[in-house]
Amino acid sequence: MGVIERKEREKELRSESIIDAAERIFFSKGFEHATMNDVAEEAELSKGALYLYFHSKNELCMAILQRSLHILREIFELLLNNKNLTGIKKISKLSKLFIAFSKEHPKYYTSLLSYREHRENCPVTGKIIKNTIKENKNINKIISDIIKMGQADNTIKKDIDADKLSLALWGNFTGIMPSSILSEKATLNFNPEDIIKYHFELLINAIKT
Amino acid sequence: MGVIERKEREKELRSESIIDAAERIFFSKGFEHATMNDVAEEAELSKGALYLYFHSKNELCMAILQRSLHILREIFELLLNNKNLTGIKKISKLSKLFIAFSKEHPKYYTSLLSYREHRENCPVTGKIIKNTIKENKNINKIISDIIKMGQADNTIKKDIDADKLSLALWGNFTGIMPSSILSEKATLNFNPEDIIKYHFELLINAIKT
DNA sequence: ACAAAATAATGACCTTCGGTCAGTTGGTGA
DNA sequence: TCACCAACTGACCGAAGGTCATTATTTTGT
Repeated sequence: MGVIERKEREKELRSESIIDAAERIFFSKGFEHATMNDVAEEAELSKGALYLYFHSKNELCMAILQRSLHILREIFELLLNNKNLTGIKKISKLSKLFIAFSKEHPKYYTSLLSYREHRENCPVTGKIIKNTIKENKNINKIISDIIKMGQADNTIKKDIDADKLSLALWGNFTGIMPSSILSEKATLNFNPEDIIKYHFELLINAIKT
Repeated sequence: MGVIERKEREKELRSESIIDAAERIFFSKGFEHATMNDVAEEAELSKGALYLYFHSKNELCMAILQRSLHILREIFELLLNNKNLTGIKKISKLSKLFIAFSKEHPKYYTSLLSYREHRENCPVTGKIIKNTIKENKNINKIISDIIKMGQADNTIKKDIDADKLSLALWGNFTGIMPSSILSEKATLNFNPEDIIKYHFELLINAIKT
């Protein structure tokens, strides 16, 4: 009598396929201009059905955002577990991974930037929010662990505060890049990559032994 | 026959008073939940009249955002013109000013964070957008100038790229802070201030002579 | 095998809100 | 006094997020 289990699996699949559809719609039309009807049509469901799986348009967005964080976490985990690099080299590599992610998954990356916008309009309870927060935690933990590894292998100064630095690096990713993109055409002829690379270089000089 | 001039002044005043009203409404209800009718009522005008002064709700938001940037620019200008501090001390002071601003004008600060959100839904032409971009430029210019002054007075390394560093610092302001606020309750017991201070300390170590 | 119960899904409908525009008001200048 | 014009009004429109009574489908008990 695996009926319940099967139904649960199917429900999960439905849910994922709705997120798939939402991604296609949101990423092509933009969140503002995409409608729930669009998503419903793309998911081959009625609009009402969407609301059996997600409480609101914003929550659906958070589900996509969660995927972004998940992808990033996996990338960073690989880096963390890489045995061939010293701690400081890993931090250096981190900036390249940031940039690579934003290039390979520009839409996922952009979704990260609207965290606040959607988060504010979601109920605090709920699996999606909790998972998103968890992924966020995980990422900070990984970066922090990398720094600590650097301190263990003596490539990063012992007096560096790993947790604070990890938050700072993560903050840069969602701050420098977009802020550079913003002024990109308007002000200077630097691209965001240069800025983030440069910033990492400076920080690396400050923390290396 | 100063009628035309007077009318122009009055129009300008009206426009400002609409922004005043919008601030009160948006800041108290939040942008999403505030309606143009709310703003119209607060401004003691009809909804239609608002659209004689601003093309859209988003543009009205950009007008508020412009005020935020203006305030910040004035703060930074004071710092730039301070004759009693060396360049490197000014950079150090900059982080304190960032934090002070976000504390004294939390709503203005928050408005900065939704730049992208509103910008994307505004026509590229128009005085407001142009002014906003200009303020943005100005701020980056000021920070960059401060760094150059530090290089002139030999408190900052000559090989530092002032323009890149300026963008990095500015990006941190709109990246680290909110990202820290985000995870504030969820993950760690650091407050955003600590993170931004710490980050500045590291950078200052990397750039000072 | 069949009906009752439970679950999934539908789509017409509701409400709200950004934005419009034909019409009104009131100051201006001749 | 009156024609004119800019400022302003507010009823109205269309779009879109969200709801819910109804229908369809699957499961369960006998």
